[in-house]
Amino acid sequence: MGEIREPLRELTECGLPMALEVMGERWSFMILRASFNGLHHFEEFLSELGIARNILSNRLGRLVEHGILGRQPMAEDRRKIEYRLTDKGMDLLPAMIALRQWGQKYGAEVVENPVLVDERDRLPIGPVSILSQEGRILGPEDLALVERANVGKRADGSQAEPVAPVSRGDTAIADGLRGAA
Amino acid sequence: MGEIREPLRELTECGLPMALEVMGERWSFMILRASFNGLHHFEEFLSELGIARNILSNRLGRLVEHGILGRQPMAEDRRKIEYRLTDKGMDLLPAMIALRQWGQKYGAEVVENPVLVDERDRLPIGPVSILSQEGRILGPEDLALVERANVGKRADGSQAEPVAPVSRGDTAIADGLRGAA
DNA sequence: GCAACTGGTTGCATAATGCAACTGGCTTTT
DNA sequence: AAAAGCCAGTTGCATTATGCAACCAGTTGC
Repeated sequence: MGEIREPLRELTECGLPMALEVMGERWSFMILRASFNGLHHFEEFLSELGIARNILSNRLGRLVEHGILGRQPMAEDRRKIEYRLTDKGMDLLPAMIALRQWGQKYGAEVVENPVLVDERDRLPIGPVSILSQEGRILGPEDLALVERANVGKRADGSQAEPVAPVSRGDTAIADGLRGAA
Repeated sequence: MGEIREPLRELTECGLPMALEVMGERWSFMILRASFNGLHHFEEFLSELGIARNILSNRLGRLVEHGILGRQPMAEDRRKIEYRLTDKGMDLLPAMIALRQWGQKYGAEVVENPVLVDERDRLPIGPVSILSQEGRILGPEDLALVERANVGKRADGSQAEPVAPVSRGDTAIADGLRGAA
């Protein structure tokens, strides 16, 4: 089982290649989803996903290796092994859900059941979004690529300073009414 | 070039399998990133990514086929063909950036250059986030999976009604001070 | 016309994936 | 304590994807 494959141009100065090293493989995201959906055992993944036995074994091994899944034999039945998402694995949720939503948007008649909802009001979640540091929702036109040295330098020459970025748990939205009409 | 491969369990009632059908292949995301970064031509992708010629040809073909890239010969030099992200392709940005950020977070010494910034203040963007319909930033604990029929039914029995969801361009953040101390 | 450029394709080697059958540790049944 | 069954994983073999190098066709510049 050689590791000879070229490591996807790691030099390319961004985290994508590293992320794809693990998650770019067929089934990785499906296993992640299944895991998030509450599956924890080999045979569960096997029958739920319809993946080949040896591949599942291999993928689970790699996911564990990369710290995305934790693996431990269960106390009451030591034949059974429990795979569980680590924090590192949980951090893949935005990527997974973004992909999912994209597939849903363009994927003809996908009905989504069960539905992923906000625990608080049990309504479907909104779209996974790119945010500015202050939490504005950004679209493709709002993005730019600048040299590391020029970060914060505005067109008018003034220098923007970083603010305390938003983070999870923040009430994110709305200093004004939104969209709608 | 058979299409015999099992279509990744499409039945699984969510958009992921469909999304992975195209983007789950090696190089797809790297090509997307390159395309977003301003590359538009075969030879550019070739030398920038270090991908094999035939594979690049194949991947570009598939991405075009799936409407993620547009393809057209250029007017002034009809040897040259221009590949350009479609809106459908642009909609993959959150997924791509989320993956990238994840890779960055866990990928040792990745320095990211050039840096992806908010056009407005030219500061680095924040993390790609899962939002509720009203724009609250949600973490894994805030998520639940419920049967389609039970959407909106809260634990106390009351029924939540959908609100106008947030959308791009919205000022998203903050009705209270954030994190920090 | 001829060389060079651009975007392919083809042939062949290697790696990844899939299927089916088998192993090895553990648990339950008898 | 055998026997049978379950769970996770491995092995052998076929198919598919990927990579490398060489070749091809339409354009362009000279």
